[in-house]
Amino acid sequence: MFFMIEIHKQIEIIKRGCVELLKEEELVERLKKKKILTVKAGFDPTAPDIHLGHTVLLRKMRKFQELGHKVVFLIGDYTGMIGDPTGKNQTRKQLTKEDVLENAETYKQQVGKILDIDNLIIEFNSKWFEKLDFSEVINLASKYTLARMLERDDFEKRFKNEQPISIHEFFYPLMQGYDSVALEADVELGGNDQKFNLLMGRHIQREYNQESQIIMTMPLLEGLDGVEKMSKSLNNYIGINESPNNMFGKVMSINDELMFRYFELVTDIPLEEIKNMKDSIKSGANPMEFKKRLAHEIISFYHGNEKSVEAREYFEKVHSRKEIPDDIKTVELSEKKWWLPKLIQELGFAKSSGEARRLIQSGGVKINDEKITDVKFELEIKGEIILKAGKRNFAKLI
RNA sequence: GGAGGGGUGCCCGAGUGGCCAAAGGGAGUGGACUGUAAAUCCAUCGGCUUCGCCUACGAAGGUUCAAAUCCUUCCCCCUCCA
Repeated sequence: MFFMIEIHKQIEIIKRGCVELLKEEELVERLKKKKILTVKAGFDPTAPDIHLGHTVLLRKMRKFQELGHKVVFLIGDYTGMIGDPTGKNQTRKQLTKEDVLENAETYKQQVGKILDIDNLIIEFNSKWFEKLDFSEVINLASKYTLARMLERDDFEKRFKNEQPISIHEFFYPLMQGYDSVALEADVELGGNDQKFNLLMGRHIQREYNQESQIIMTMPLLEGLDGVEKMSKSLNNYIGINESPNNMFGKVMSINDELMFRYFELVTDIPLEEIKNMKDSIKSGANPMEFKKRLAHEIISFYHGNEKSVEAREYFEKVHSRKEIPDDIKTVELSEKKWWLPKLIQELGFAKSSGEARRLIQSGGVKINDEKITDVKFELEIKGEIILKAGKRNFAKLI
């Protein structure tokens, strides 16, 4: 009986926040039988720049670790070495072994902020794919049909929209399924968009006479725009290595609706409390306060409490009161006379002098707290000059 | 292999000889407002010391006073037939 309670507790923790768990009964059975499960999640070998979106999944992996399971962080290096031309225009650059190993190190560093790195098993799928010969590849490919392959959401869409689908793209789901076979995975975690691939794992394992894995999908966190999923390429992300000030600003820039989603998915605040916050906003509370708390929760996790408090102070100073921050970068210029747009460009606050010019015209530039709107402005630097260009670029010029 | 459709600015997407640095939307940026780098509204959104010039509509040539728009060749994508 004691045992059963344990399992129920586990299930409760595991289920929290997930979109789908297939199948819960199987999970209960598996826990009874094996106690320690092999839990797998796959990661792309490129661009190891972890952002909050990734942490939804990583946090769940962490929970599995806390429950004493064997968690495998699988790096899809083989896929990376082939290069995935999805998106046709820019064929993704092929990664070398060295690249992959380097990226793996970076992963470790970043992921270590969330996972218990000492108890994490890191695997590379080249380990088994390198050894696979062509007849086995064909054998693997024979396990699934085209019609079923086209059921996958994005394949279906692209097919309908007359977008190209390369044949080898069909191999990725199969390969991911094969990963599960190689690892003898009991559970595979993935984003909601991975459902098809995760299901493939179940199918392929069965074909290889293994018990099918249990799959669990986590929601995709919306990015700062509140619509698209958080991703680096859309530039709507908060990276876990970003500076506290940047993180704070970015959190504050999400819309009020979205913040509860963040509370739910990337903090440990109990659901009940989140609901209370919602209610109090309905009865007139200022959402800003809660959003500041969200920022604090996130930043203190990655940077510590002190930095988080400082970030809040910085935000209130610079954005609420529109004051000049205390420590801004000092730039010593050898040239003392500047045409203002050129200077702004030179400082990296605008990509071109035209952009700088526009910035000035629209009233985004201040010198010593005085708005400058003349694009012809010639600045002579004598003594200290504080330049503000845009909302968050400051420089002290000497 | 045959027939047809298509490649436009960061993204989506109009434009079929001059009025096109190219409609519209999105993203981005700035301003106003404010309780937030929320929401909303407005402006801006190729480069250049900018009332002008330069570079641009898959690539390279050509026709024309004038081309994203016409012609030639090439590259790439899609559909149907085989």
